[in-house]
Amino acid sequence: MKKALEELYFLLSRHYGPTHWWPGDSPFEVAIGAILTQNTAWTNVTRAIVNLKKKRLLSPRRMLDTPRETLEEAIRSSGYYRQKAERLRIFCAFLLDQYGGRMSRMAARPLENLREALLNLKGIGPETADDILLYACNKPIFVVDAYTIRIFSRCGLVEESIGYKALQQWVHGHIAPEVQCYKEFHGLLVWTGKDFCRKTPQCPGCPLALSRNRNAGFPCHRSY
DNA sequence: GTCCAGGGCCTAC
DNA sequence: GTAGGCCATGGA
Repeated sequence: MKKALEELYFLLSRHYGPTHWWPGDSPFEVAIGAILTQNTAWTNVTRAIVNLKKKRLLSPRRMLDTPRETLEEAIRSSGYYRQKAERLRIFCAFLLDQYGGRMSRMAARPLENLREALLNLKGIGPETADDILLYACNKPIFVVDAYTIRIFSRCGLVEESIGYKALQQWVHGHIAPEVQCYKEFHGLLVWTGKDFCRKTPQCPGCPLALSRNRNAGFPCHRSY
């Protein structure tokens, strides 16, 4: 199974090259993007981040000081804007209160300890916490998302019903905890998911479909 | 017009 | 503990 996972990584990286995922000019921006992208297409998130920058709201202090309605309006394009505005402010309050608003100080905390703290914040669940840990704090933790489950299960690697924690532990058991590797692998899965593996099947050209000729032979479209 | 998107919370059972 | 409803915009 370890071999199959390595093969999948190889096929995707050969197809796409380096993804340099996650986009963002700073660890704080990455964390904000992680909250804004909850159940939302990335294109809508990009607009919200551009707006935040235009309005000079992309700092923990400014997000808390500005009127709630102003923040909501700035992130409107990302959907669920009332909920997300509240979630952003909860995260900013935590960052300011515990670490003086410094992501680097937050990142200095041990992985499991910090993960627990993030999960205790309202509006931050496992995926958002792990996005922040891996991409904003450079902690070696693999991010599971809808694409990961869809692709891995369609490749016959895991059951679709596998839970978040179980899939994460499964990957941790097969791939050494290396930050850059986890970042790239997740980025490749996101790109593959966007291009080929939405609920509506878009098989032609999928790099995993080509793998039928290789040893791993992923039947990645078996459930279509 | 309809469907869908990289989640997470809350409620009911 | 888990299934289902809800939150909302914008692109295909």
